[in-house]
Amino acid sequence: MPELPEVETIRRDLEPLVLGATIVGVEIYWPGSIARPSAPEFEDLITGRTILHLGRRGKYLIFALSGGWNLIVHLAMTGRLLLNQVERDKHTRAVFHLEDGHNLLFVNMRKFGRLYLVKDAQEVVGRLGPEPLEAEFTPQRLAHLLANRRGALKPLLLNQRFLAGLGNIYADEALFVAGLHPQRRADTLSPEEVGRLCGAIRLVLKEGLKDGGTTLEAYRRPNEEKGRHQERLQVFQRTGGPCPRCGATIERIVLAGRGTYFCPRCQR
DNA sequence: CCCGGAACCTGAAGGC
DNA sequence: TGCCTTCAGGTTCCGG
Repeated sequence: MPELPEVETIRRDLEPLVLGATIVGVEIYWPGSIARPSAPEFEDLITGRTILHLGRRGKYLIFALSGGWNLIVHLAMTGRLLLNQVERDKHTRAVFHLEDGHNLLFVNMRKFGRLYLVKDAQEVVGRLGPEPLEAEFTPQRLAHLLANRRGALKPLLLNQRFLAGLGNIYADEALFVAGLHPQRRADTLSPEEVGRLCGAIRLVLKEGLKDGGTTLEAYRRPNEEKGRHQERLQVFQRTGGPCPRCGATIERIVLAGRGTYFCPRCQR
């Protein structure tokens, strides 16, 4: 799914196009997409509201609406937000009609994505860890987060309460750039290694963002364009290929149920 | 609290 | 062709 760079790309694409637009109606084709309130209440409450701001926290998009409401969208693995002249297909779960005639489609093949309509956004995003691209995310902060964590690094990087925005792709890429083994016990990093990890996380997210995200399959920008970062991935889904740094063969293991790619020579 | 595994879904790809 | 298994970018819940 969209991880931080993909969600932020969507936010940047969408923001200038939907700011100030009023939602004049919504059609819900899969009510299970609505996390809260109930689908009928959702329809009722959102109709007539104007989009005042589009923000992001971790992998969540936050549409601030008039009247103090927030529409919060999580795309999960296969979610898309598409704008304009896009035909509804069998995976379209909801359509928002905007006053200017544009349609915003929520498309989600596997039905894991969710829409929330809440007054207080913190109800949904309040328990997330720090934003890795904000200035608050420093080696000191990361060292503090890692202290007393006895589990492996990789699953911890995927824990959104630990750090917001990393998913399977960028977690593996960050560990590769940092030269750290995904199974390395989190509380054993030296200060120098913590510094490398901090820099690596920020670097891979910025590079992904620069490329408009990574499209392996489902991810699309609001105009259906693909991302370009898949061409620059160093280890993710490159099993059997050469490590770009040392030439050793990239390996795949399963950690906490997730496919995990790394260079056995560079990552210790 | 911390951690790993199962569950939630649909579809594509590969083996037989 | 058809059936079966495996895998997929996420999150939450449950049990140890």
